[in-house]
Order: sequence, then structure tokens, then C-alpha cells
Amino acid sequence: MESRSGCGPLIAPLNDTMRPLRQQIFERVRAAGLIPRVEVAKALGISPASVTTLTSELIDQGLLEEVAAPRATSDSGRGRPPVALGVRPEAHYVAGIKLSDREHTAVIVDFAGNVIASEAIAMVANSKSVEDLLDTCETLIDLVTEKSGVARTRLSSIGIGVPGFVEGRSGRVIWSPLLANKMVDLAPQARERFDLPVTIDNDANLVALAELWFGAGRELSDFAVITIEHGVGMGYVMNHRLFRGAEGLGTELGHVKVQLDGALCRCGQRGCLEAYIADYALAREAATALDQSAADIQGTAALLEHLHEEAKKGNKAAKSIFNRAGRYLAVGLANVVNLFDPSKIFLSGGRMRYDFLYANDVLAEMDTLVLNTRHDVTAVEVHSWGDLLWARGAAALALSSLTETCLNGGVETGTA
Amino acid sequence: MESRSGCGPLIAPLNDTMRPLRQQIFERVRAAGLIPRVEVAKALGISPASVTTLTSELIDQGLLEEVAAPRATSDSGRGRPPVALGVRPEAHYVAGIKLSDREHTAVIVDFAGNVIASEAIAMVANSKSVEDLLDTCETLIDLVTEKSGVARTRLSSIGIGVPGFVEGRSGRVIWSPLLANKMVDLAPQARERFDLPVTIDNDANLVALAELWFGAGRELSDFAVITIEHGVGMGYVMNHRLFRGAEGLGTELGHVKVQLDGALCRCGQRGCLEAYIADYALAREAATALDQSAADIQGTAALLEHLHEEAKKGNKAAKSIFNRAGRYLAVGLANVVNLFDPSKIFLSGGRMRYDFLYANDVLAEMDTLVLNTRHDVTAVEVHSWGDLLWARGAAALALSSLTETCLNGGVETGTA
DNA sequence: AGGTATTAATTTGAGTGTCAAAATAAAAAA
DNA sequence: TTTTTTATTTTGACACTCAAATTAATACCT
Repeated sequence: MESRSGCGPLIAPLNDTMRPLRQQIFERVRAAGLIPRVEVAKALGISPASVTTLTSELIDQGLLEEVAAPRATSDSGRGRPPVALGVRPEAHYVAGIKLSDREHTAVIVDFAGNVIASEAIAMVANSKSVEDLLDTCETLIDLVTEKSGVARTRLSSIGIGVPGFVEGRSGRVIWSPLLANKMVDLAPQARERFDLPVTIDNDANLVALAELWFGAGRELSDFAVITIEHGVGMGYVMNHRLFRGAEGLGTELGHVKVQLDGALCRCGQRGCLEAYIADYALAREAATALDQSAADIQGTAALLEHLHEEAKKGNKAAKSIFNRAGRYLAVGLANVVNLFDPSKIFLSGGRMRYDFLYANDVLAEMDTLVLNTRHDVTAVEVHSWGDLLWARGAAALALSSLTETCLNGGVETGTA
Repeated sequence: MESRSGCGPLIAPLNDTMRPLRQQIFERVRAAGLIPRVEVAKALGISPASVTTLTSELIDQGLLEEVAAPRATSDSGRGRPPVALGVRPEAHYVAGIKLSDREHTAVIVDFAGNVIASEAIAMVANSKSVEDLLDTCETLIDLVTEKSGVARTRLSSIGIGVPGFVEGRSGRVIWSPLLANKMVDLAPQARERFDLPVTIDNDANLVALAELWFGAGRELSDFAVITIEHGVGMGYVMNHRLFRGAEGLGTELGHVKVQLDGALCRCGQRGCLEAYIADYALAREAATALDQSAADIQGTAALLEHLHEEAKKGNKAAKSIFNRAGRYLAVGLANVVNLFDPSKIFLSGGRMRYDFLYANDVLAEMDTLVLNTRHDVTAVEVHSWGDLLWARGAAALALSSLTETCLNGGVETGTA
């Protein structure tokens, strides 16, 4: 009577149909959760014979298993009942870690994509050295493996999400608020430390991966995920795969220029989208808008909360801050639509609470800025997910690289 | 003593390595121009045996041929001399047509990518009906086939480039300055009229295709081509293939917003990049900047020429027009870099003559607007090509769809 | 000139992956 | 129980690709 939801993109990348059938079958099974062989054959347009052959191999390898599934009610009930296949969850376990400047989160996910356990610790005021960062990761892994009951030696891969600029392919952190140094080869060092394959990426890309593997993006081929927190990030999924630009760095929506000679950004330039809508941008205006006493509020979060309250109460200055931010957000979204033409945009992340930013009139303004010749207005969805989301994205990152090595022996899909 | 330069992308799309070997071999040969079998085997990492088998098939089909080539000088000269293979030029002929509001151009290109003949006619002041447009195409084809000596019945495919918004996959023109109606199924109607496969696309995409097939883009995997004429267009090549967004429409750089509540654009919106740097944008400011007498100049082209002269003479108002346009161009370019991260940007097209727009300080300003964490500054190249370029792009479009059908019997790579 | 070294291309036989068709298995319906 | 229906496996064949052996064509050497 078991039933699984599956994970991973629902539709195989288009032109990649010609890649090893073993892998296609495995990914189909993982995507479906539970699926009988006939369905796999039908879905991939291959013969049942091949499915039998290849799945038996995968079962022998311990990657798939037969599961007694309840008969679908829609079925006529006649004939030999199908026997469902599923990914063998205990085949592998991976850890997903999300590091941030507030708190660090970690999850253990099994090979079928189920979250076994999660754990979070507050940000440690450390020295911003690589060693301390890796110590933090180690602590987290110890905590979460303990909680999950999965021995640390049973982990097969680790995925880590870091804020800042990350070069996914090489595993190098170009710059991060968590590290004092630039150009840190984080993934290689972590690999050494934990004696496990380690993949790292930008946190915005992780949210995109989370949507692609576990969320609403599973059935979409092209979509954008935009996160607004301390900075503004974007992950873009194209043809069911994360797009990382030609040079391996992600898309930097936060530093798209929306105003010539505009507001000053953390990056030192002027007119970046981030300089209008990120936390720190709102906070620095808040100090001006609110009266002296309010300016004493400690911490950005509390300050913004207060600003939000004021705006709701009708404080004009406070409202205008959100208004302007909303308008620039609309410009940013419209530019993404005009350049990428995604089928959907997700505004996603843990702190989607400043409803002024995600109000209907912001979306309406975006519509007026989008070239109106396209068929339909691009749909925008607001996903207010918890912090766990990011860690799951990191787990998805680890899972995808793990399956790659599992199924075709180390042949990576990345650039040669 | 023959030698050919070849055409088509130099490097095969990455993940597509798993596609029919026949096609890979063919494309390799076409890319190289002339190449011996050994080299093909080495380049594709397959056995010489397979190359022999498959090329002999292709030769039997009349798609490839053996060519007596001069021995490479670098060669030691020992051993059996290689016999070069090349695409059989007379296997097929395609027509490429570029329609614009100034003049229409057409080329005949053989299967190996050689331009056999080209022809141009001035824009006919017609009714903007589909019929008239197809009449124009027919006239062009008659002219250019006559000139080339290739019988019209020998044409295998036609590619047409149209300004405006074009949905490449379906062959539908959403809107074009050349057509009174919106949503015209141009490609299907042309297919019927000429009884040939017809592919159409946006003119900016054609320039990108031209760079990819015949130009400097052949050895790049990811690059942007930006054209500035009546409007601003962009074509983006990703992984050696033209990117068309999720919905099949191209990327609309011209309508990216660079200024909230900014200058009025042809499209009815405000702040579009086009509204600052396209011909009409410069022209409407020129009327203000130049003295009364100059404002009488007939025609946008002449007016801009005059403006350009004035700026060179030191006219401050004229200079400021180009200056501002240049700065906004820098913003547009920087945004493309920040979002797509291409390895190169081509400023390409037939009218790259306003050197103020393509001056070094514009590019310098772009560099200051690009996120400075990335390795190198993105290279920008200015390509001042003639009008023929567009038609060659259209021919490339026809060629690519033709080879697709030739080599795997109608199985298109496009979305299923 | 004739033999040898060298490189290119082809032939051959084997291995692999995939499939169609036939056979088998497991259930409900008659 | 037998028949019908659907799922899975088995079997034999076909197509693709390759490694190794063979043949072809040239330059170098004596």
C-alpha cells in the first residue's frame, strides 16, 4: 500500500533523449516515484523488453527495487497486475547544507528524495576562514546524521549552498559574505576534508534546483526563480536543466542595472536592482523615513519589520519606500521576461513577507512593462517556503551529481 | 588543389554528442570544408571503420564527395596520402531572403555553404498584404535563381528573415512592420506558394545564425549578437545553438527597460532600450538639436548622417545625443552580460557607422557596469557587415533545417 | 629500381544494445 | 475450470560500432 511522489524533473531534457537508456529509465522511475515497467516503456517510447533488461540490471545494482503498490482505481482490474518500480531509498544518502549569515541548515535525503532529517544551527560568529566554515559544516553533518540515524559513513555525496558568487563547475567561491578571502576552492577542500564528493553552488541556484526537483517547477521546462533577501538572486532553468551562463557563474539579476547613475549597491556600482529592493536597500531608507527613535532599532530584520508596520498604518514615507522598491522589482521581472521568456517566474525564498513588494499592482506593472506581443502574460507565483527549502536544494545538487556518477560511471554532463 | 573553408558551427553541441553518428560526421565535414576520414575519426573519437562505413553511405546518397586536396605542408609527406572529403555542393541549393523596409535581399547558397549569387531590390511600396509580400519573394527568387544559373526547381529549401516579432517554430509572424495584419502564418503560406519547405525567423536571429555559420561565432559556444538599426535586436547562441526562449519568440533586447518612466518607445511603452539608441530615437532628438534648416532634411538616414557630421564638428547638442545613447547602450550590454554571461558580444549589422555609439568609452562604461567578480571582461566586437549578411543568415536557417530532414528523414530537433 | 617504413582506408569478425514476436505469468470474468 | 486480459520475460534477429587484421598508397633509403 505504499505510494511515493517521486522527485526530479518530470520531463526528460529534450535533446538528451539520446543518452544512455539506463539513465533515462532510472530518472523516469525516480520522477514518478512508483511506476510499473509498462508505463516506463510507454513514456520513453521503448520496448518493454528493454525495460525488463535494464531495470533488472538496475535492481541488481541495488538502485531500483520492486514495490508492491496498490492497484490504481482507474484500472479495469483485469489482467496481470503491474508491479511498480521505485528508487531504492537506502541505496544512498546525501547531505544538503545551506550556509548563510543568519543560520545554517542541513538535511539528510535518501536516494529516492525523501527527507530523513533536518537540523539548523545559528550562525557562528567565526573568523570567516575556510577552516571555520568547514568546521561548521562538520558540526552540522554530525548533528543531522545523528538525528537521522544514518551513519556518516553511509553518506555518498554532499551538496553545499553558499551565498555570493560561486562557480559551480569548478567548486570555487569567487566571493562570499561568509568568507574573508576571495577565490576560495571550497568544494575541493571540502572533498578532502569529508572524503566525499562535494558539489557547491550559489544559493539562488539552489532554490531553483529545489523547485525543479521537489516543487512546482518539476513539470515546467523553462522557468525563473527569483529570491529577495539580503541580496537579489536568480536561478534559471532551461530545458529542465539549471542554466549557469557560459562561464559557469550564475545569472546575476541582483546586479542588473535598472537606473543609470542610480542608487549605490553593495558591489560598489550604481543602479543595480539589488540597490533598490534588497533588505539593506530598504533598511537604509527606513532610517530616513522613520522618526529618530525608530532608527535606533537594532538589526535589519527588526527595522524592516517596523517599517512594514508603519507602511501598513499609512505612513506615507514608509509606503513610498515599498512602492519604489516594488516598481523597480517590476522592471527587473519584466526584463527577465523580455530576455528569457520563461513560462513561469517563481518569487521564492524564506522571507516573502513584505507584501508590499509582492502586491498585485507590482505584478500589474510588470505586465505593462513586458512586450505585449507575446501570447499570454507570464505567470508569476510567490512561494513562501521555509529555510529548509535551501538545504533541500543543496541535497538535490548532491543527488544529481551522485546519480550521474552512479549511472554512467563518473561521466559528468558538465563542460569537458 | 581545391580548398574550402566550410561552414556551420565548428564544435558540436555538447550533450548532443549522442545523436546519430551519420549526422555528426556530416556536420564535421561541413564545418571543416575539406577533411580526410582519419581526421573525422580523431575529431569525433570514433573508429576509422565507422567513418568509412558511414561516409560511403553519405557519398552514395550524394551528400558528400571525395575531393583531391593538396597535401598539407605540415605533413611529413610519408605514408598513404589522405583523401579529403567535402560536402557535395551541388547536392542541394537553398535560397535565403531578407525582407526589410528599405530593400529586400536574396542569396542562393549551395549545400556546402558557398554563395552562388545574390540580388537585391528596393522596397516596393506595397499594400503590406501577405500576398504582396509573397509576390516580392517570388520576384526575388526568380531574379536570383536566374543570376545564379540554378534552376528554381533545384531549390530544396527557403529561409526568410522578417523584421518584427516572429515565432520561429510555428513560422508565424506575430507582428511585423511589413505586414498590416498581426498573427500571420507566413511560413505555412510560403510553403504552399513555393511548394518547398520554408523556415522564417526574426532578422536579429538571422544575424546570429550568420555569425554562427559563417562568421566569428563558429568557434564559440555562447555568444550574443546585437543589431542596432531601426530597432534593437538580439540573437543569443547557447551551446552552439540559437536560443529562442521558452515560447519560441526570440530575446527582445530592444524592449528591455533601462529607465523607469523613460523615453517613449515605438511599442507604446516607456524606457525601452530601443527608445534611446535606435535610429528613430536619435532622429527625433536630432530635430531638436540641429537648427531649423537641418530639420528639413528628408529621411531618417540623411538626418542621422547630418547629426553625425555635426557631432564630429563639435556640436555639443549633437554630441550629447550620441553620448546619452552610448551610455544606455552600455547599460543594455552590461545587463546582457550580467544575465547571460556570454563569452563574446558581437555588435553586428549593416549600419555600424555611428562611431560615437561604438566608441571605446561606451565599452569602458559597459565594463564598469558589469559585475566585476567575473574572470575577464567580456569581449565586444563590432562587425560592420553588408546587407548580404542577413540573407546569408536566412540561407543558414534554410540549410540547417534542410540537413536535418536530409540526414534523419524529417526528424526535427525542435520541440515535440 | 626495389625494399622498407609510414600513414590512410577498408575489410572482417565480434560485441553490444535494442526490438519484435513469442512465450510465460498473474489476475479477473465467464 | 476455462477464457480473457494485461504485465513481464524470453528468444532470436537486426543494426551499430569497434578492434584487429588487411590492403592501399606514398616517401625514404640503399
